[in-house]
Amino acid sequence: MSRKPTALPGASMVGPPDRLPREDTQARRFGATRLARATELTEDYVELIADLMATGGEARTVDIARRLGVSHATVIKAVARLKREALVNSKPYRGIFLTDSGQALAARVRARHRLVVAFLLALGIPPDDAEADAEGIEHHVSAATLQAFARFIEDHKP
Amino acid sequence: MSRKPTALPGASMVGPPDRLPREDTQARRFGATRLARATELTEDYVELIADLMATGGEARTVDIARRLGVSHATVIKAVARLKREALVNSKPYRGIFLTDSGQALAARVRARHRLVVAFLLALGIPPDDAEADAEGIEHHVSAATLQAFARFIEDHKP
DNA sequence: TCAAAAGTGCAGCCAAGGCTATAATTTGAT
DNA sequence: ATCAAATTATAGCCTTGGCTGCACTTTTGA
Ligand SMILES: [Mn+2]
Ligand SMILES: [Mn+2]
Ligand SMILES: [Mn+2]
Ligand SMILES: [Mn+2]
Repeated sequence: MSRKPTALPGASMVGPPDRLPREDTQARRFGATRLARATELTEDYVELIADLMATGGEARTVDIARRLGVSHATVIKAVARLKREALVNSKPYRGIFLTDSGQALAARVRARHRLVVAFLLALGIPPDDAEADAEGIEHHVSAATLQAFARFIEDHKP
Repeated sequence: MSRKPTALPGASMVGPPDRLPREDTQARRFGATRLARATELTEDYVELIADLMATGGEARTVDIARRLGVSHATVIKAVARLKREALVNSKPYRGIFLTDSGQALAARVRARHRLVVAFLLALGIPPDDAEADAEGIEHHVSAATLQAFARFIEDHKP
């Protein structure tokens, strides 16, 4: 008598879905993702500015540009937006500084970034992939997911 | 004699970094994330179109709009871009259809989406959070990370 | 010291992804 | 068969996030 064979890895991942989520549920999810996407840049900027200030004492336009891999003009425009949003200060030809709320945001974003990286590393992902993926994933993790990541790390301490 | 107390959860996640990645390394990572961000919409559209066709027989503009939570005009413009990229066909006032390469992309994206959701569920994340987060995370997982996700799922089969 | 190099700022361009408003076509119910 | 509702299309507007080119400061080193 033959046992039913164990499903192959990924067997449930192929073929059409038999049922879609409710329209409004799906719209809510996509909307949340759009919102997160809209704040990614802001988060990356304040995090990077905080890191540059912490390690080098100051955050200069060219440094930000080189680390992000964009032109300096792009950085200047982005910084203007951050200024409008009261996350940074800057005077012409001087460095860029975080406001109090900018520092607060940077602290939250930095902690989240590290948690995501630590989680991916704990999962056994090679460090460079972990760092690269975390740079995108970090902007799309809910509180519940962050908590699960933290728990996993705790449970897999050496 | 007092033992060194175990680090509190998240203890390594606070405070400034003592060292930053090399400039070019960080630029490469941010660049990869930018690239992924640029293709998110494309991926979500073809996945959704495939799902609509699979369950309802056709993908109409209004259905896509309602499920994404955007205006129908936004969908029409996005579909024009997908057409330019040869991922879909459509004739005026008729439905939207995937080309062969559109179907191939949809299949890959769908499988990846399900794998990410399955992973988050296996981690113990509540289903609605898992689905919502996956909608963003799915676009930022490298092959190495996907593999690690699949392995985790395998190791945590019921 | 003072010119070259580096850094910063600004203008203008583009594509993407949103929106609203209006027009055109198709569909469906009497 | 008709006409109202639904759907699809188009036009025009906005913001963001890229870019290049050019001008202006600041820094640096010979
Ligand atoms: Mn990031
Ligand atoms: Mn980050
Ligand atoms: Mn998605
Ligand atoms: Mn998806």
